[in-house]
Amino acid sequence: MKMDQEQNRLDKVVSRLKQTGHRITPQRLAILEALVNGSGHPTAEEVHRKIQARFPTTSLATVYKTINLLKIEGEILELEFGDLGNRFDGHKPYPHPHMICTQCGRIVDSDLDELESLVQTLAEQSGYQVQAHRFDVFGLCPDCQKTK
Amino acid sequence: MKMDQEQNRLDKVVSRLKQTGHRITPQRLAILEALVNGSGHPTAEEVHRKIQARFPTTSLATVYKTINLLKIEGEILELEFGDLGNRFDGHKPYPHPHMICTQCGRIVDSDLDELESLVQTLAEQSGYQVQAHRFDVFGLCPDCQKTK
DNA sequence: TTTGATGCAAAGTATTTGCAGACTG
DNA sequence: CAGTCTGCAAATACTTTGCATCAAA
Repeated sequence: MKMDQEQNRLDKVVSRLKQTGHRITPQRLAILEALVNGSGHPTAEEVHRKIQARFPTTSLATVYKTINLLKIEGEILELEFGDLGNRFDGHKPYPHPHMICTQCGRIVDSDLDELESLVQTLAEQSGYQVQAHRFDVFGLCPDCQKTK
Repeated sequence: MKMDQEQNRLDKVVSRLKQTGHRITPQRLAILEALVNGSGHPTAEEVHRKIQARFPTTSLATVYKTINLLKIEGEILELEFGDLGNRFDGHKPYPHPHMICTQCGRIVDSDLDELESLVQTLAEQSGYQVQAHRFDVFGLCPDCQKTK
């Protein structure tokens, strides 16, 4: 089930952090859970709010520091949006398309095999040696289409 | 030739602005040229620097205001990068892939017909009503591969 | 016990806003 | 001539940094 997968991923990240000489503090664990659990793509602010109940003294600076650590370790993706604020994807730390609702801000993860071959084509066309990519699609989610 | 195309595009944007009740000041024209001419994808800062020679008193605030106006009118694209700073594409104001060199910051515009059908697939898959999209590919440009 | 991590406050960055005066149409 | 635009400075929002203290391993 879903919970197992999440737990699995959590464990993986934790052991990766230990391996690379980082400490697992209760705050870090809470931040990590906030990023991995559920299907959300929270802002730094939202992560901070989520863990307030359990760790009321945790500062936003610590959240940012932990997020940066996870970015460097390649365990989360940063999604940079001008308006909706920067968000983080702790679910699948490899490039994949995001569907962003311009009305409610909801973000859905996608997968699409064709994307890689398309990137490959671009690489050949341009001569670039590709390291990463980002594909964001903006529009109205099904719910917001009804509301309109 | 290239210059004609640029002039063409410049004229088009100018008349569009006039039509929508905006005024063409010398500063705006200079900012517009800085965005349309050449193949660059400048930051707001760079645009400001470019026009300093001709209009030494132009403020960065005016550059930002003009850029925002052009964004609203749909005449330029904003490319949001965390590190390289936000950049603007005044060449093709419709979504297209960008190849970004992670070493020298160079950005190359691409075109790829397959992209639209891929977006279409995602739209069907997710139920989203697509309004726009963004596709950025990061890597080493041919020059920087040699240097390495 | 030994670092690395936390949390506060202060410092940066990038962008936006308010407003008086200047200029386009 | 009216209303928009400019440019200055101040405000804002977001993120990073310095440092003394704390705690994981």
